[in-house]
Amino acid sequence: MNHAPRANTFRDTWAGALDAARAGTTARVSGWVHRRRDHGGLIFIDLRERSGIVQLVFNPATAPEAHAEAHKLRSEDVVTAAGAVTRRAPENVNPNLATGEIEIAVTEMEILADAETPPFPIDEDGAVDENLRLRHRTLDLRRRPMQEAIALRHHVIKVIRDVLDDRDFLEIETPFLTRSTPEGARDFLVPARIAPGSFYALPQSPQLFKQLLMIGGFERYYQIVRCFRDEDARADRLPEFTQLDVEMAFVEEEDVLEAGEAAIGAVFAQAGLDVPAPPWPRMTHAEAVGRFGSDRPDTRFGLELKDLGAAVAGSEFKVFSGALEGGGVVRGINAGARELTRSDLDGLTDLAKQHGAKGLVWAFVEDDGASWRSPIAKFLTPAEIAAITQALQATPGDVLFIVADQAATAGQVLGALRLEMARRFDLVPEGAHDIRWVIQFPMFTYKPDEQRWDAEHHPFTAPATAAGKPATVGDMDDPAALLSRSYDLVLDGNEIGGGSIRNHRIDVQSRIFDLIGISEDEAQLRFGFLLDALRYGAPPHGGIAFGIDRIVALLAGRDNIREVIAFPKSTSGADPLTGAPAPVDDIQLRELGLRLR
RNA sequence: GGGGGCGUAGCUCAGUUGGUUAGAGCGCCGGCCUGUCACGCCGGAGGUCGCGGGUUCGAGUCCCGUCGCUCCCGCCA
Repeated sequence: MNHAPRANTFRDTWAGALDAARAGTTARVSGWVHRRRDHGGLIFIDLRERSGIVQLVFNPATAPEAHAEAHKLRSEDVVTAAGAVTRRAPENVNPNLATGEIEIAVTEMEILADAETPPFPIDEDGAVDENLRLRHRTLDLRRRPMQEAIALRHHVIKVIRDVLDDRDFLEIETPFLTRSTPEGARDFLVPARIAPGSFYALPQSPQLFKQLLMIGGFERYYQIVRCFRDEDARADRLPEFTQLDVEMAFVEEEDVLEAGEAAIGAVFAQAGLDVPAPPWPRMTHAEAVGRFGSDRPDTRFGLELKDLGAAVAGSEFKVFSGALEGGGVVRGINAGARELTRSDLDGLTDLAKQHGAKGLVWAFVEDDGASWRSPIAKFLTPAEIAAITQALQATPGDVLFIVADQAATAGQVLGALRLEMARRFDLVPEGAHDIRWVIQFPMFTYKPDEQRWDAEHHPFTAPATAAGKPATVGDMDDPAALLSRSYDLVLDGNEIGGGSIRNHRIDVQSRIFDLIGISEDEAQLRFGFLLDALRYGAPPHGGIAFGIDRIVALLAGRDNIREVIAFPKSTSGADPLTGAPAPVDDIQLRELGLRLR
């Protein structure tokens, strides 16, 4: 970025852009007092603004008035100062400062605003209670990590816009006050004054609108857009977040993936992230879940899941036999030779239970390579132990974890255990990154509680046959067997984007509603505007959305997305800065037709 | 909705088996200091130990409740 200096009353240069080339000229700089060093005679002030820091020198012998004024300066006072840009003597050069070869010998200085003593240090990057930071976000934003994160965020978005603009995408806005769409999350609702008892919904994503834009003939759309979901927060999830939303007409999977790779690949290249250039590898959902126990696998280390069904077939051990007879699986991982205490193992068992397991089998392979130290060793035959040991390619000292359960639970538990072991034992090589697509998700998942099928992605996703080919209505009789024409982008085990080819044929779309238990009348009521549009000639289309907050956080090396959002909510969904959410006046409630408490 | 962690000076933290007046570093205030850049030296102020209750001769420390923050499960792509 080129910050061209622009002359104005308060500043004729960016302080951090000053260099030896300016020596001998005069400059006016304005900013905040970063640090002061008062020597009684000379006073040094580190002046800070967005571009960086420059040292001001106040000399009582040459500029007594300015020097006297400088005595009053304290941290975070706002000042403007003018003086000669002076090359420092060699012994006074500060190599830690970009402007360390020069300083400004101030002859004229004005305090533009006093500052109270900040509640936490602005000149250090150290940890500060996050709630305090959020309450004083203006001060927190002045600190270097936030300045860098917010600037990075800008550059990421600019790269995306440049790439998509080059490819003839148009950025088009879609409504925030809209109708609830079935993304699956809880909607934020906005009461409608014009229709008491009715509500707008804030969009969980612009999904239907971008499809309408395709049908409306725009063919290539994108938007950097805020989305809203009224669900509990996480480190990588807040009730409002920003995504890059993309949709394309007359395309198939390859075209969308290629466009996504172009945009996000350019971001990675610009940020210097060490990942291979596109095209990026692909892995089917079935393989990801089978090998890594996750639909967003971290493939940077081993500990892959193995099926042990054959090894324990016919076992007398009820935990195993019971799972297999109940249609479940017995699967395990070899965690390698690790030191684990009994309390470590209890903790890992708790972790397994937290993810839905009834229990966790652990076993250490003894020195003979053929027997185990394990609570369940006595329930297994030597042949079964040998078979499991062999299936997991285990050698003496290795610790094995085995889960017997329904396939989904066993996978999830072992997947979580795998990540926990990687975290505890630093199994991810330093600096290693992995980027890949996960494709062909199941089209539907069964919801046992509601005894019905539901869309895995969302109901506008196009179905595919078990072979991965586009499905027609005739292929759609067995929901369990259907895959979808969907794809997620996964970076180091984090889902950073996802999308699908949509249904442009109304017969397929109607059949999906039918399969997930939405009646024709209900479909017409809720998404009639989409169904109507599909009747007037919809092009084949598909798209994708990327999580901007997550991408920026990963690139910035931050462990939660609040660190890359200027004004984030806390995990409770509250905003410590403004105090939102907050009660409103009775008058406002009455205008909205809402009942008073 | 559930589970874990945290809450002591403005900030970051220490505080032993419950025991005298709750400490440190940084910051802040005052003094001295003309080449520092995490300036230095001397002195000083600063505490509802998140809040409420309980046990006890005595609670920062133990118990119960509650609030806030945070991580995770549920939920959510």
